[in-house]
Amino acid sequence: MVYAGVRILDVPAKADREFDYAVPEEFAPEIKAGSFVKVPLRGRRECTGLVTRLSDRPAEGLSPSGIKEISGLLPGYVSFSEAQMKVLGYLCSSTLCTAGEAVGAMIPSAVLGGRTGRIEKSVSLSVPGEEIRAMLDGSLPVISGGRRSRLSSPGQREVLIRLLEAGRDLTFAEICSGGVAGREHISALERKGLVRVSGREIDRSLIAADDGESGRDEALELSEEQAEACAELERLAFSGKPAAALLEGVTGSGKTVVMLKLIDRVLAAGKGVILLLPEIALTPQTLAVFSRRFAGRVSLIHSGLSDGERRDAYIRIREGGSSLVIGTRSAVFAPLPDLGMIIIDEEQEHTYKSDSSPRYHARDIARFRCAKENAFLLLASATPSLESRYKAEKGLYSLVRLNRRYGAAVLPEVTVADMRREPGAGSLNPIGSLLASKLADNFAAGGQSILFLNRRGYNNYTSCVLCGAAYQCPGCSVSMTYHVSRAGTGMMVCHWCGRHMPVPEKCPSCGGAMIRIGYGTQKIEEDLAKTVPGARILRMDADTTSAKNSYDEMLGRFRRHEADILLGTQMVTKGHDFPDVTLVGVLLADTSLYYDDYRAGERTFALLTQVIGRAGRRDRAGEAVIQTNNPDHEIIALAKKQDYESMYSREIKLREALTFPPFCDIALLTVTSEEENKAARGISVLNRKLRDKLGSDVFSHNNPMFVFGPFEAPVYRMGNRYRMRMVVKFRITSLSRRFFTELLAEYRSTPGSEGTLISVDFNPTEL
DNA sequence: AGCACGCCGACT
DNA sequence: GTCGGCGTGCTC
Repeated sequence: MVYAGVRILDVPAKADREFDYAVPEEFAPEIKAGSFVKVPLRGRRECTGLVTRLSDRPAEGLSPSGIKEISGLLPGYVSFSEAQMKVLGYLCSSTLCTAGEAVGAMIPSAVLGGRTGRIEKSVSLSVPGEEIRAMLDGSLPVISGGRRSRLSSPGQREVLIRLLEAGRDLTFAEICSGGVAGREHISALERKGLVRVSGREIDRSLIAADDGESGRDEALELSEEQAEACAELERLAFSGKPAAALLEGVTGSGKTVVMLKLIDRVLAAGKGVILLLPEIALTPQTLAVFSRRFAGRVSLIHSGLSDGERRDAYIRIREGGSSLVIGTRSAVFAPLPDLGMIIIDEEQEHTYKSDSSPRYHARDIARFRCAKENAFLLLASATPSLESRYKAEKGLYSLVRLNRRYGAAVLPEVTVADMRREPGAGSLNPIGSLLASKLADNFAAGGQSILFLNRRGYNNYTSCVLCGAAYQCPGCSVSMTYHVSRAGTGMMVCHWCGRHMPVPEKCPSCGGAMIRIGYGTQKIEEDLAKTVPGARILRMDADTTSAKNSYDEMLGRFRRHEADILLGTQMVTKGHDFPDVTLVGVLLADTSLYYDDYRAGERTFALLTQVIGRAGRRDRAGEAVIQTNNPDHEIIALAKKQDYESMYSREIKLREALTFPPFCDIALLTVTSEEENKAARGISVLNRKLRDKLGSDVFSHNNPMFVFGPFEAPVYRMGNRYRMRMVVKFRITSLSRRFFTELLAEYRSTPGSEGTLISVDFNPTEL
């Protein structure tokens, strides 16, 4: 008899361990380590499990009568390869997630769900949202078959309203449930050209060969510097052993050309390539570059795919049907049978870190995969993360630089505008006089402008009217955040060590008045209309771009110069080449400078670099205006000069002095409960356990840990749960991982933890 | 997480 | 005498 060790996928952490099952003769030929199986568990009839090992006898101490049989295989005999099993193990141990959570991240649910190839039909708007709204209120006629009409059918109106409200594609079922709309109304709208129905016949995950140009192998022209970089990277990629490199190239130096060339070479060698991009960079314009060159071999993986499309892409990739995978974070798990290279573009982007369990970083998974699968890891950025740049300095990555801007491209002229000198200082006026006059001039001259507002502009921080400095935690040198306690009094709180301070009335360094700062896009748009009368303003933020297509559509309109000013959050800074943009403005650089994070300086630098790079990419010199209350802040000055190296050495010294990554690792422990008193009891149980364990564990003798907290999470109540936290600074090693694994297990089985959930996030990107 | 087992109060 | 409340604890 053969026995199988099985991890059950749909159980909580407490039951996440290996269970032994007998393998019936009939399944024996199909079952190996990596097979997905159906098993009975306790009273439950069928659970999905993953076979982790086979043996000829059951685990010791188990009575043979207590062993149940595997009851079936999943349709299609889905299984994980050896390489995938290694990734699974790594994912579980490095993020302390369950096998079920790890599998959930690695494979589309529809693959295990065993659905047959049918894809649900989904409906999307094929006309901009504003036009639909106008048609609904009767101010715009509907033109179909040459005849003008109004939207009178209640069923059709409901279809459109639901699509507008959802702001995304909807399935037939979602549109038709509980209303008057039926599928006949959808078909009628499709005939009128107002909606598009996509179904099984359309497979968007494979980039279609677009027009006659596709697959054409245009010769890539490389500058001398690019050719040298490429040769060096090729040498590493084909060295026959795992390698990793950091490609650091200033904006406009032509990183993309180098990457294309490298992809060419690896594909030509018969190996697969994964290219990771941040979600906001995954635009038609970016993708066109790749689809033209590699059409027919590319799979695209992004958040907009339906379950069926995800499943199709996974299976095609696994069967060798596409050799280049382009996608966001989760694409790092793409099951290419013969992986040759993983490229992570804009590697400093924090979207590569998952913020729900499993809380993995795509960079770590990529490094692991490349090491195990003998592939080449390439991290690329104009402004690498300090962590990666530090690893390069220590020789863990080869550092390859592109220093020269390509062609005739020139850096824009950057001006720092001191907002403290504005009338009504305290920055209640989002657009200062210098920027206002430049905007008006640029509009008059027929040029386009981009205004960038940090998403964190909505956040409050406390800053001095006179010197612009924000109030910082004395221990962490991180901005403290204003917080109203339950007693109703305002406090300043540090989100990293939990320290509370009274709200300062005067600036500690210069005695000026302290005020809270922050404003939204609404106010800015109003101001802008007054400042530049007649200019067509396009606002792009979470409110106006919820509909999936409208993001691309807005960018397209701006590119065609159908608007003069683009106002938006971070999404305006990525990967778009607008030839007519000659002025770029950053509304309040300080919001990111004084964000409550030790990476604030680094992030501000990266952000400003990107924004500045938007102006004058071609032969024309552009202009950039950075508005700030801190014109003398070193980070702002360095961003103005585009001096990454100085920023790096400044920040890395700070990190070392204050013990922050890469000089330590951070574990964020969170205990949550629906009941406030249970969360409070839970965190005190955790606190005691943690400190006891530190006192007794052999581990702590040669690897010090610093414990902060407990304290309330910045958003204390979220999703109906109360959240308490502790922060630990330590060093990640296999021993310290085990320390946390044990800590969690002990916590969960300690009285007082009932009704709570605990989670760990190693090196979190946000709080 | 489920689901069974188990140990106490209101009913036929 | 038993139906069912949900408090514990285990799952190969």
